[in-house]
Amino acid sequence: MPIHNADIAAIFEEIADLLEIQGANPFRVRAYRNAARTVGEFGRDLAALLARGQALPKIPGIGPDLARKIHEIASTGKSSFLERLHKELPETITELLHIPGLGPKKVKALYDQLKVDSLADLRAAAEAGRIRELPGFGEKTERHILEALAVRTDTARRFKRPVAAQYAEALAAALRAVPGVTRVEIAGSYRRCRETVGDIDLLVTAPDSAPVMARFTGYDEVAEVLSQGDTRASVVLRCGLQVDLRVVPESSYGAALAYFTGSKAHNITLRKRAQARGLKLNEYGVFRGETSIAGATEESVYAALGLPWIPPELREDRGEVEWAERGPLPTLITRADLRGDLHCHTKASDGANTLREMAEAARSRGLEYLAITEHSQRLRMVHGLDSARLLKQMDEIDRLNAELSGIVLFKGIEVDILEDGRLDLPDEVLGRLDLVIGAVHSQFDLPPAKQTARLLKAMDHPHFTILAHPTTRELDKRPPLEADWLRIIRHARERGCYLELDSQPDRLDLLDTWCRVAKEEGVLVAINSDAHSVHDFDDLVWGIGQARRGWLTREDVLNTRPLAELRPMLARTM
DNA sequence: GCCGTTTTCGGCCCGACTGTTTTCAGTCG
Repeated sequence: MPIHNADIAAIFEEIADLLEIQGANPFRVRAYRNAARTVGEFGRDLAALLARGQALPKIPGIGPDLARKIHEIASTGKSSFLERLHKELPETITELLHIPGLGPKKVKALYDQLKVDSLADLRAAAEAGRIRELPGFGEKTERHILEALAVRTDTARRFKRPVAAQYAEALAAALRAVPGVTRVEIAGSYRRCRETVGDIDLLVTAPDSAPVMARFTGYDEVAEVLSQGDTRASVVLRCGLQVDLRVVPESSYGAALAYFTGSKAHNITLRKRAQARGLKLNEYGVFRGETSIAGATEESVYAALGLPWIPPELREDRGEVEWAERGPLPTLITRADLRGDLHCHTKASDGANTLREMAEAARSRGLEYLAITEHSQRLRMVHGLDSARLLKQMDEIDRLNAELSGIVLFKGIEVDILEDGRLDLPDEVLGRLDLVIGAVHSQFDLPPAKQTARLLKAMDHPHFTILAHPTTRELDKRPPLEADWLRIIRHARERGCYLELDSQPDRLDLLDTWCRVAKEEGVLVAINSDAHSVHDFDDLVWGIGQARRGWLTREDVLNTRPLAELRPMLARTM
């Protein structure tokens, strides 16, 4: 079984959990957690790299000991250190940490004094009223544990950003209407454009927090108030989304916005930097001793630390601070940079609108060109096109192009990549198109070597232009294909192909970390809507967010090119 | 466990809220 970076990360997380319950040095615990995060996000498959006999790259936070453990996990899939920990503490005990209100100390107390080591034990102990009798626990804690166990199936739920947006924007609007409120910002992972968000962080500036708190906790979608103080409160909405509110004075707005935008790892890097300069950074500002020297704007906070303002999408502690210090950060792509869209469907396959309707909708959204790319014959369920129907549609497109102004249609196809890497339509037909985007819609679980070979072979095809939704992942539904993505990206460069970033909120595929690798490897990304109706062109903004998280600029994206420049780029030269 | 134009040892981000206490530890973000 191949070992992924995520598997190594999961082992480090579990070690951190167990050490924490044992009361180990908190900084040692943190070292494992940091390592889990860095390894989990690392752009190269470490196990594959080691298997090829290459040296482990220098990764910040990975010293000699953790490097040794990575080697062990990569080659055996296991960690002997973790197995030793399992002899000291039951494997199931880490489940308890996922109950809100239970941290390592309380879990340790439950285990030592009541022999509780699983969620089932926890429920039994709580129902028997034994938890309230422990020192440091009480009736409320016991009740909260029972409540958390009852809703546990929902607690891990994350919301897709467009879904969270609907709830968050409405609540933000309600708070903006409170007298005295000057600003309401949605911060957190939402502002960083994460594809999903676990909760919503709202930041409000107002001279008096009381009316804001009252409006917030009294908002009619609130199902439960989790906590409430003078400056901070948390609620759960009926839909299950948790919202945290913080009210700060105007003078702290920038510092608070930075603080609540995160990420946590980015904040820690900033604070260390402040400390190294004899300063202190918190949500109220940047301080020298007792004196505030910045805080009203985010720009002032970064400037006080000797940095330019860093876009929220980059704040993941993936090197953005060091980069900002050395020179200018990339000017990230915006929606306005897109000149066209290279992937959409019409009624001919599984779309909802006609060719003309799609063309006019694209034009009305400021696009100059649009590629029509129906499914191919193999996908019978969605009326995939065979050669005859595709040729007929090409004639239609010619006629429409002669008639329409302000938008140019490209003749394309979203051709199925078959299991062996062949394409689902004959060469002579594909050769008559302006572009061929290829996609995997079946056989998602081939062994990684076969899956890789399949994609490489597809790109070898002389007419292949763009690999659509490359990893085929769907949020909450299907994991990414297992394949050697670095090799695939490099193959795309060698073959003169491009990778798509599909903007559908369920897909957002290519993933942000691979966007960054594509950029580093010199492969252009096409940010497409994959529209199945005229409304879906609006989804391009989600793709833009993902691209920004992947550090992409206008230059890194294929469909920012004007029409005349793009045409020759679609023709394969190798 | 990591890391170093402050350091190879001694540091490691910071504050609010809750529940349990009766001045604070634990948890969370």
